[in-house]
Amino acid sequence: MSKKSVPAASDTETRATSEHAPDLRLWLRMLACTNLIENHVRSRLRAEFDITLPRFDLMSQLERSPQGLKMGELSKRMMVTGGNVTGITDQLVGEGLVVREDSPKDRRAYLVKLTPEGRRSFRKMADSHEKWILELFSGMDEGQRGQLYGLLAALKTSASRVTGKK
Amino acid sequence: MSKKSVPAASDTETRATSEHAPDLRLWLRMLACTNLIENHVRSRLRAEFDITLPRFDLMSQLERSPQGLKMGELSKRMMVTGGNVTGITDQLVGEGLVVREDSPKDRRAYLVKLTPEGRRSFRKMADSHEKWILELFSGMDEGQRGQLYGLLAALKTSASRVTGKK
DNA sequence: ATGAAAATATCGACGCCTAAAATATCAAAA
DNA sequence: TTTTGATATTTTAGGCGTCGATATTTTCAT
Repeated sequence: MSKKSVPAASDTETRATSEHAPDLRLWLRMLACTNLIENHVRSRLRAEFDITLPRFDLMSQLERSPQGLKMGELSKRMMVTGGNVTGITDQLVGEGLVVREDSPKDRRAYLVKLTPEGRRSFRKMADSHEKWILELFSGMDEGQRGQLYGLLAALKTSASRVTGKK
Repeated sequence: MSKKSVPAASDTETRATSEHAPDLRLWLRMLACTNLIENHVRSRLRAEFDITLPRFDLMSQLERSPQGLKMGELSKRMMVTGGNVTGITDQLVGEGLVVREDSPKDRRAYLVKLTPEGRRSFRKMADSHEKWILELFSGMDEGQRGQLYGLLAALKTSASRVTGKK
């Protein structure tokens, strides 16, 4: 059993690398997957519809809430800051895809809604978008995808306990 | 059994929402998890070490490659564009945490390396960083984490086939 | 050797994103 | 009421990120 001959990590120079905790590797892998997919989607949205991912994302939130959403709601759902939502909304308003309506209940707030053109435009893009996602996940079988879905629920719960955010 | 009174989705106005393909939901959940964790790490890095996530990330790549990395290598590993790496590197050079050395093999290229101070600084941050990740994943048991790790490998393979990127 | 094509990095313009401060409104207590 | 504190949004300053263009160097087929 010849052990003992391992480098022995000289006092000063210190061992090399890849002694990462498994959790760290797990996180880095997850991040890599997400970036891979996100970058792909971003570039296809740009190439085929000349739109940015954040704008698409905002429209997507609105499509699910036809009654309109307040800026703060959008901010929460998109997981970005309020100031950021202001900018993205400005752009979409300029393109006629979205409107800011005064909230009847609260004069501080707006209700942001898709315009008819915004709705039309979004539906066309959403079809393609969904196909791209399908394609990206198509190398996993049904069972794997189901498992992954469940594990991510567990991760969300675990992380939320730490971050405080629901 | 009074059914029948459900909205019945009039011809034009069109049904509501949540008729998303399971894969789309899976992707959105994954994205939510990643954003949750990434935002948390970003804000702790800022609060406790006054550094940005991209700078930390770049330093982390260099720490694993003591021989130095070319700008293009950094770009690939960080999954961002070359122009972006130029900017982040400039900042780190300005802070004395990193140096650009001329590549002996190729006069177009640099070898970016951590300075001794950069190395010191990174090690301190990396310890905390790893603890944060551990904590965020701590609500999952060993088996779950292992499963997730495996499934992400499958996803990476699946997505890579589409994106072309290795 | 030469000239075309590919690789390496930077730059400029623009949009996303954050944190912190400013503005305006609301709600509730003094 | 008027103050106080919380909520909703915008603004500002600065860093990150993309794309496309440029300059330099290398590579490789002629």
